[in-house]
Amino acid sequence: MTTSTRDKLLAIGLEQFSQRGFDGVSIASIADALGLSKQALLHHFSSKEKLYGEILARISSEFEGRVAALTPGSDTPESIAALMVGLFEDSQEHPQQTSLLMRELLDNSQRARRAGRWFLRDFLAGLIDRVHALPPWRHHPRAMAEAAAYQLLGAVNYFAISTVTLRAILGNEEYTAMHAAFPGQLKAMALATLSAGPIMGATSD
Amino acid sequence: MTTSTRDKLLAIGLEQFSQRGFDGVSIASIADALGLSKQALLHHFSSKEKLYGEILARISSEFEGRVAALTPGSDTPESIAALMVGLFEDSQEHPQQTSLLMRELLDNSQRARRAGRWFLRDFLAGLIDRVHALPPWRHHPRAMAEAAAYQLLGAVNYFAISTVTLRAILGNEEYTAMHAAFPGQLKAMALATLSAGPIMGATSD
DNA sequence: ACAAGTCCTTACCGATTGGTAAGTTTTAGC
DNA sequence: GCTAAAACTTACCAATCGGTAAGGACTTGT
Repeated sequence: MTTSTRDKLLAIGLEQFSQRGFDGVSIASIADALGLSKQALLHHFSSKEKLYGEILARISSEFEGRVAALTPGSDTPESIAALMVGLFEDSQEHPQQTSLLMRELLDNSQRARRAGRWFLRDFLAGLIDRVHALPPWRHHPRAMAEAAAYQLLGAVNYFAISTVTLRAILGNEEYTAMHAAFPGQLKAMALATLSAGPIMGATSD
Repeated sequence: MTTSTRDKLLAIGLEQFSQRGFDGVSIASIADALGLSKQALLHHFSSKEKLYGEILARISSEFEGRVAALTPGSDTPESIAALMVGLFEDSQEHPQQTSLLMRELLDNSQRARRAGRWFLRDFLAGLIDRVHALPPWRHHPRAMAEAAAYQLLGAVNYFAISTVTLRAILGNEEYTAMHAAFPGQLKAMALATLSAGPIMGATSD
């Protein structure tokens, strides 16, 4: 199979940006990884920002596609819990994309890297809508569904970026056991949270 | 109050590194923020890595201190749920430290920035021990307590780094409402998860 | 055959990077 | 009031950064 140079550059760019961040990677190092000169890269992408933006745009559309594939017709606590497990598996299959998105979350504070924002917006809004539509949640403020949805997202994504560090801390064997236990626990947590509905009462300690 | 130049450099360094990452910040920009020359900084810290390392070391010891203050004598699901809420409030009070640690988690894959790893190890091992010692968990494999503990940690920390992006996506008002609902939901989720104990059965879909 | 376009090269560019060298000002001990 | 260390400065440095300019090699349509 013949992959175009352009696609190879995007793939290498994703790999390097996800590992070292936008500022940690030079366009020369990306081109080098393909045995090309820096200017060969600039022939395909007129600037570093353009390359990065296109990588982000690709992640965005791929992610949307995968989420759409995970979305069932009707919604129950079970189906949304299954969606979370699906997102987890997804994040394991595409760790570089997950890392890059996490970096965007961190960097968005400073830069306006609008690219990733709107697809995150749609994804998040959709997820919140679906949680808020569940019987235990629909008669309570939307903010509660938002909090719960985001906590579940955090449980999924935080793990996805911790692979290397966790493996170093726990050791390979223990990490593997934990990894195996993860989806089951995640499903249980999501199910318990979504079925129970929002907690009114005091919001702080 | 007189803060030493050295301490000011550490504070500004934390601010800038947390926002733009190690590679996104130049030592000149840190020195500049204090109206000093780049070489004034190099007088106090012999290299950029040294400065960064010391910032990380300070975060580490501060974090350990705060966690110790949150730790009660006995453990129940309630006390660990309260610890999670405490960690959340902590992350809100020290957003820069939280961001920087998250960047370390992402960067540890590539670099060996040993400084942060061992205190993370101690903290995580301690947390897992405490979950594993709870009655519903103690007779099951440790990996299950690890998975649950890490999911709760993810729920806390993922939110902590999303402030700016979430506020942009949800709007200020809705974000504030969500933020207010967060600790209550977090406590409920932790409580439900920790009280229920591990899920055996199939681990994947 | 030739013109045009694609894909890549070498040769540059000014700006910025982390860091060294050497000297000046300020502070502190005695 | 002298000395010495601490806290800074200006002046440099080679290396690397993202990006421009110009041209060569190759393909393709006419």
